[in-house]
Amino acid sequence: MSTVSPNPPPEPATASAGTDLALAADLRVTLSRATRRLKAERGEAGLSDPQFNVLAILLREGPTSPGRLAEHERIAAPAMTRTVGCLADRGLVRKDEHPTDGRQVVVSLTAEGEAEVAETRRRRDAWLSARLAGLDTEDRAVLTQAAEILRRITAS
Amino acid sequence: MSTVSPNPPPEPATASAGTDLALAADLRVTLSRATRRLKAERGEAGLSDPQFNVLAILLREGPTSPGRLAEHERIAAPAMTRTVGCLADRGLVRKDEHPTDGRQVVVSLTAEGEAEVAETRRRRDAWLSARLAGLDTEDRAVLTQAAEILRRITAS
DNA sequence: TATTGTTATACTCTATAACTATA
DNA sequence: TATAGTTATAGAGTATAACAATA
Repeated sequence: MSTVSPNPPPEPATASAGTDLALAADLRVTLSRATRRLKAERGEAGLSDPQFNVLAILLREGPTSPGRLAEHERIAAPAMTRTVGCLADRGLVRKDEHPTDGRQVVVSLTAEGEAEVAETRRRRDAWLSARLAGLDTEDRAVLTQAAEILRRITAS
Repeated sequence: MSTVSPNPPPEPATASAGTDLALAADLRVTLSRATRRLKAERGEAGLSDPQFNVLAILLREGPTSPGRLAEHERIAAPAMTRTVGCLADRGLVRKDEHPTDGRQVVVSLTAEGEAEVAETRRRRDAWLSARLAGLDTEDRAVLTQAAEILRRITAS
């Protein structure tokens, strides 16, 4: 086990304040850099982040309306109208009438769209797992735990 | 609505072969989500990511040319011209003549620009450290090590 | 009247190509 | 000729406001 770098002696109760802030700054920079590098790995279509995100939502949650997509991404409806239009033009999504509500539009993934998501994820996972393969068991265990912790605090 | 078979959620990594790929997928999603949440915390000026990044580079590396900034951010020079122009209009950076090379422009942070970076970082660190404060010592140690590991593999 | 989606308009960020000024 | 920066033009993404169609 790599050493858990025992906390320096001082400051019993209030130590966490300064420590948290230093770790926060360190984590902030590191997470940002890692994410940026990861997103540089893209699929064939070379989709933008917003475009890819829409495909990913559709794959995860199934067909839905532009309004729901906009809400999910916390952007205004007209922006999603354009993004969905772009994806439809490229054949990555399909727009159909809602069966019962004439106002709504149902956006769904095409086979091409699904393949694009899979390809992009495959590349990103490949890049990351190639680097994880260079780590020892201990380090991988740390990252596994870290992912769980980050998931927890990000959910709040 | 008959959904298009949404993907099952990523399985938590277990200790066996093929773990790298599972951990990679898990980390990828987690890092992305954490970073997105962090960047939602912004300073007074409400700068965009590219704008803020320029200020951060200038603070870290000192005055430099638009060309260097563009290279650093891996964007084309004209895009940086506009971003720097925007920041100059808002008084966050200053553009001066290069002392010896008449072609070059020297971009540097103003006091306002420096304050904006500090304010944004303060908010992001505050958000993150507030969540770190809710963790036990062991979890914080894990994140400390994880930051070091991520920094190492991202540098490659 | 409320909801859903679109169109109209404007601003930012990005790119490539062409141009100016300097080295 | 090469380099640094800008301007011109175009496409994507974002926003707000106004509109059309439907519930």
